[in-house]
Amino acid sequence: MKRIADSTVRRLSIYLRFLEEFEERGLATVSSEELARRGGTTSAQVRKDLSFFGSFGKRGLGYSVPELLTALREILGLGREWRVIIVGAGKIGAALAQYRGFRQRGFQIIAAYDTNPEKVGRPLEGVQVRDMAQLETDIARDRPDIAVLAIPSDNAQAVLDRVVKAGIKAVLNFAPAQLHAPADVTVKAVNMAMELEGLSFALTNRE
Amino acid sequence: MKRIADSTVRRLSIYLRFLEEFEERGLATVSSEELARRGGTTSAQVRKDLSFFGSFGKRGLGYSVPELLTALREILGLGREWRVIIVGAGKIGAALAQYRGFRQRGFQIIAAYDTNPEKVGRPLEGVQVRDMAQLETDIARDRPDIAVLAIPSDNAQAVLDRVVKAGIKAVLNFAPAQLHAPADVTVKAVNMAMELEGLSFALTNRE
DNA sequence: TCGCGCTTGTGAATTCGTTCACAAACTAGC
DNA sequence: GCTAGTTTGTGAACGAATTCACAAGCGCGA
Repeated sequence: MKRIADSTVRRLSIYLRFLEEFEERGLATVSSEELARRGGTTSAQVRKDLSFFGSFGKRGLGYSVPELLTALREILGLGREWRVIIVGAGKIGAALAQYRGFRQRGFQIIAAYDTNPEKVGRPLEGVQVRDMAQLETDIARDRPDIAVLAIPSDNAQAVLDRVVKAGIKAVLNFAPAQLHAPADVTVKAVNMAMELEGLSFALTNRE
Repeated sequence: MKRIADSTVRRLSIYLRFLEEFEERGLATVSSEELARRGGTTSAQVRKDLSFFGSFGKRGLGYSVPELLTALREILGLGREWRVIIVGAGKIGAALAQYRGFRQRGFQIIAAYDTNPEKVGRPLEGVQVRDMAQLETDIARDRPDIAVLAIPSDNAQAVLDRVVKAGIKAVLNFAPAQLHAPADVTVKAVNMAMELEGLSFALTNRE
């Protein structure tokens, strides 16, 4: 398959969100123009994005909302449940554990991990907190698909190495550190500090 | 000034982090090659990124760590304190309020806001929670530079409109919604759901 | 002081992503 | 069935970002 740009996938996520909204409102069809307006892009961009995966629309009419919804869910791999573990049961880990958006889209949190003995054993927002020492054996047994790292930067790389070695192929990193992984492992980062610095830059360098 | 790409600014943030680390370790100089290796990019990219802002290196030698640190902080506008308000005192707002990275880099959280009367008045991680109804008058008085939105998607656009109208020019949005603002307002988004869907896509479409 | 090894800074070339523009395909009305 | 009015799908043009490649500058040792 032709390599798909990251920016394209991100936009597909955005379109998906609008389509869910349109479906709720009972709309039958939607045009690329409409999707573009809501998503802050152009109609040509919307059509090009979708064209990488097939022809989903009808000329003169637009896209069927339920059909495009199904297609996008299929493309994004949301037709199944993904098993997620959260590593780090601090404030960020807790905020993630209770986040409803996870479950809604098929991301099932199966466990959280921490080194702190006070936290281990207790539930965190309905999720069982386990000892970090069990990480490898648990991964071998439970076969989670995705690991979310909500730990301090210092040991983020070390923990990434551990989950990768245990067989995890997808990681979402909340630590403000640049992590390195083998090519067959996808690592996405959510870096608040970086976004804030981007705002600082924008505020400073306005013409 | 020539328009600087967003990707460039993000990389500057990454370089800054490494330089801080290098300074701690007492290293005097660093080469573009070294920065590139750690940052997962190429040396040419590093040099080009920096060249937009001036010549900071010495040929044959590399970059002076303290000099480049100062230059990057200057470029990113981190030479001053930025005043930040957090809108939404839920789990995410709380996680943000206690996040040390903010303070460390000169982002000072001056207040949090919520509509829930149970939360208003109480401190949240050392930050005062105020009534959302005061938002406009407080902004006029306290003149915060940045608003962080940690609220549900449904009213994210409405709250954005309010802070923009009150004079805020930089917003960090944690709600999984596509927000629209005037051109002179910079909105950055941290969208967990989108990142997860990116992982789902990567796991699904591996060749 | 000269030459060698190293590293920057930057035009040029290239790659990648977005926008343009239009033929093709569809609906609806007559 | 024909025409007018839409909207898709997609090559081609464009623009932006990355990579290449090399001259210029610096330090060091002879």
